[in-house]
Amino acid sequence: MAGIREAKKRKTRKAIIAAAVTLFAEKGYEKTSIEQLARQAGIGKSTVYTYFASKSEIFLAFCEDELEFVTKELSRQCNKSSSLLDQLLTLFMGEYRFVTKNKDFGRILLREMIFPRELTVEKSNELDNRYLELLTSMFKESQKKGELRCDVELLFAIGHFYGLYLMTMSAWYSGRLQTDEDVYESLKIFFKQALAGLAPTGT
Amino acid sequence: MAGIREAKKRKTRKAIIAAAVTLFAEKGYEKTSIEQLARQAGIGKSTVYTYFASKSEIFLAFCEDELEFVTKELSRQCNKSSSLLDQLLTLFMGEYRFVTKNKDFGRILLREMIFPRELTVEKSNELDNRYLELLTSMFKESQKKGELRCDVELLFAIGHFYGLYLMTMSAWYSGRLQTDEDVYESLKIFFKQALAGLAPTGT
DNA sequence: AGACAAAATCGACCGCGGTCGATTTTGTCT
DNA sequence: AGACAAAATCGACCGCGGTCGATTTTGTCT
Repeated sequence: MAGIREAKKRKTRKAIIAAAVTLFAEKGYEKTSIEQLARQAGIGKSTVYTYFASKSEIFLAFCEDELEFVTKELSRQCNKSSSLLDQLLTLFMGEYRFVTKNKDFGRILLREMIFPRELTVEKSNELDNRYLELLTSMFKESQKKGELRCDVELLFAIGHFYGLYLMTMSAWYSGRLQTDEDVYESLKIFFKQALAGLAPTGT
Repeated sequence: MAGIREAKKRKTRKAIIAAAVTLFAEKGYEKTSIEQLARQAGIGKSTVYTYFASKSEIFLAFCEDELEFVTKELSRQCNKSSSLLDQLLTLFMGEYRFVTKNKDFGRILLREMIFPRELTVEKSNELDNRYLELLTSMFKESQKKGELRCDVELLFAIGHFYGLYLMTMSAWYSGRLQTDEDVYESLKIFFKQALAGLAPTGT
């Protein structure tokens, strides 16, 4: 009869995440208590901790589903035939729109993903890696097309653009950028700089 | 007799920050309770909230002193005559060492500074601006020396490098970079890429 | 079927960040 | 000096994330 328990566990886990989807959307992450989450999932509060070590772990599990969907959607949107710059702009603008659809949600996600605690490092890296795959294939194509130097390590090229995206997100959260237009322009300037280089030409 | 109250307020405020300096260093931010902070400062717990709106505000006030010192120290270390690359490496390595001297401390600082909440946006921008001044003068010099394109907006040039620094910090917090050496090499690669550009030369 | 260990469940509880309202202190005005 | 409003202070309290230990459920082995 092995596997029965496993199945039930998976079901309860799903129930908690489903409760999270409902309640986080309804009242936000911070205002949803573990108690409410548990009640919605039909279990006791402390049972939740058999499945997740902390509230933020529930948050990341919740994000996993959402991110998976978004990533797929975005990779679909990125027209393989357009320029690297355009592809990157499409990708990161999509990411930005998703992340900031709800300001608080995005902040928590970014904080946990970019500066994870020991508790969440593992989960956060897992989510990162999905992203990396997508970008790696995009960048390899660009190298073939001659839009990107071939003598740069792919990881550092990807990291470069991702860093610029982070800077832009930070500027948005600090209020230095306000509209979607601002964000788009900022990304565009940064990405162009990255491609062209900041040193004077011929140096 | 005006000003008496003001003076006392300033004194109490100082006392709270002093308590923070002691206790945060002793047991870390998260493990220091407001109650302890208050007792150390010789006031009641709820009185703390006359001076600071939240625990993280105390944290940022605490950082202000520290950061001021570090920033000055760093600007002193950056030899004006060395190359932009070297200056940036010195500056950001110093920043990195300061921020990660205590891992938890650094994480909280970065989270609040890079993705601030409405509560802390103002303070966070204030601290940012100090930094910006320092970098602005450094970059202007570099433009004069012909190390940096003159047709880029200074803010975007600074943001560019800062973004790469952020990416590196994120990689450190994710465990992708481990030693000081790793961090140094990562920054160097990123900064060189930024200067040289990622597009093939002659495009 | 019954014994037994391992895992799951949950009520009671802890400590903390933060709030509220009653009380005290302070500066000003007559 | 005394009245008075504004600001400061603080004890009591709230709700939450998380823990602990006693109890129940589950799968396995004889």
